Amino acid sequence: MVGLPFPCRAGPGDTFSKTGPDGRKGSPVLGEDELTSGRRYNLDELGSDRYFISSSQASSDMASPCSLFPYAGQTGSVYTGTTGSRYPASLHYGSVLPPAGFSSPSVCTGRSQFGSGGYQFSQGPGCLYPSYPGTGISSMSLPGSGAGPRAQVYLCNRPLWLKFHRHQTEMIITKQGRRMFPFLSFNITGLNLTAHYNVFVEVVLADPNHWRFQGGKWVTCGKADNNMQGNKMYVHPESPNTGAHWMRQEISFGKLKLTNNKGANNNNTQMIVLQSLHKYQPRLHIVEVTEDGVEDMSNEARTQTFTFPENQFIAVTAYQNTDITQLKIDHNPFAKGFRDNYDSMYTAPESDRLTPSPTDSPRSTQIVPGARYAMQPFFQDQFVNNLPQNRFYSSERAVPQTNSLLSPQSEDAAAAASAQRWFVPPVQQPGSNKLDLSYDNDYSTSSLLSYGIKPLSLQTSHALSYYPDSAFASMAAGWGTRSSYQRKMTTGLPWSPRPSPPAFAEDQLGANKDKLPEETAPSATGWMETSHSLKSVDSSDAGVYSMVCKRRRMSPGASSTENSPTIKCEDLTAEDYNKDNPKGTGYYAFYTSP
DNA sequence: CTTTTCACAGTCGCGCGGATGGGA
DNA sequence: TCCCATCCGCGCGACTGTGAAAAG
Repeated sequence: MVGLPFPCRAGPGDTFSKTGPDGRKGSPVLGEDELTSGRRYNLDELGSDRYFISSSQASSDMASPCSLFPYAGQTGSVYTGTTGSRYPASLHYGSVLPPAGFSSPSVCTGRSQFGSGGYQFSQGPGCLYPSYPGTGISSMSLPGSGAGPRAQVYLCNRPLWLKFHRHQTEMIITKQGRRMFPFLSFNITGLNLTAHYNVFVEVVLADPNHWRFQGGKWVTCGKADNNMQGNKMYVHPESPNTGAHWMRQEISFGKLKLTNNKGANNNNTQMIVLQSLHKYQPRLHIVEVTEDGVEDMSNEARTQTFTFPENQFIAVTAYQNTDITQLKIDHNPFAKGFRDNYDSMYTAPESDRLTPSPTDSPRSTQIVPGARYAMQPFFQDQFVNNLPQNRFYSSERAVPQTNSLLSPQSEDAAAAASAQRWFVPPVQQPGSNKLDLSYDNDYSTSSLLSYGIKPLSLQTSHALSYYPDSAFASMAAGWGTRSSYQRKMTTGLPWSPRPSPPAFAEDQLGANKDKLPEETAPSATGWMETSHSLKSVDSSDAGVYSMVCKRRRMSPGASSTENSPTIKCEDLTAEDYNKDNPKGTGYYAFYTSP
């Protein structure tokens, strides 16, 4: 079978579930691809820092991305095994994928995620991220591929992902299947308007390790189980569809479910089978197909893969890190019922809640605590947290830096920095303010407000199927804004980024501009701070921390306030989110990965 | 001891059915 | 009076994290 008979809408995952990539075996071809994937990871894992890099640094950094980072591989790399890139992007330089490189599910069936060989960590000197956001590169063409313009993918709810990623995201898996939160949501540009594409998500092991939560942090614990069976892919229900369709609206995978039920792959196409305490990396695949959904194998460049490092997560059957739990409760609308004690937890005077932290970074002192309130509480509440102002503040504070895998400062700053490096699609029409999302062009006017305020008018139900009456809530929950926003869009510009709201931007613009210097801080700083933070907790009272961290909600004053970097971190975080949201850009990371 | 499973309570969206109002 | 569209309330089900019990 050459074609890939993606089912249309109904039962989109059938094909994959039946012939899914269970137990993929390694192959030399794919092995090389693995290598590239791994490299990508090295860069990606530090993605947050990458965003932190100023534009001027970007180019040099990209030249030798690995040198930027003190470590490579294990904790962060996308472990693709020997066949992780079963859908190698056509952007892979020198891809050796055969013409049928994009393996049909049937072909992939039986392959082992780990293969028989050793794990390949991609730590090569090469770099597969020419589209580094800071460079402003919009797309790239595969040499010799003859393919059209490359697609670009934006991670719509990236700030939220970063928030979780900062603490090492955990995703609950159950036998019945559990939805992801945050869920994957993308905006795609650069597709052929009339061509047909299948869009699907694959979840692959991020590394070959088994993880466990110990001493308040995640540590490796032996090797991962390499015999995991089950469906690893989720085809978007609207596949196949035209490029215009995919670009017209946000592509959300909110109904994607994660399960540890190995038998789920046979009867439930909505679920991806994962293994608890393993780290995974979701990947978005866009495959050009014929109108009937059959993959066109004539050109390997028709397959594109996008990986966002902030989407990495560890599958768990029960939450380990209470910071993650709190974030889920704070942001997931379905967990609203667990927020009831939140107010009481944080209604204490601020002086009681804030504890000076010796780990405060110098950088964070640049933030004026009051600024965040002066800026735009509206945005924070409605778009970022959907929480009362004081709760948002408390929530941020509740993030103990000592428990972070990544530095909040660097992460948030990275998000902010990335937001500034808006990618302006080449198709953008000059003079169209609707498309004017670049920073220099008052990107603050690209506020999400307009998208949120507009009532939903979905022609398709995949996006924002929940909270149709509350776009703000959906924003906070990770549901995209495209649906509401698209209503304002001109039909002639399905690929257009956000329109510019008529008002509401003045204050934000000013506030954002004030923070520009921060966003150009060196990335290395953020990383080193992170390492320091981790070390501090490790060397000190990890045991105590663990106790405090677990079930933190039962003792709200413990970890959150005592271990947190307190006001500086809080303000910084909030500021960064303020910077993200008013621009709207914060919700759209840009990656073009091989 | 760690990990998984299950029942539970709370929230919210959706669908259904009844009530209401306007037009033919 | 009848028909149709709209609005509103109710109940069901999906969804969440919690916490205890079970399993390994």
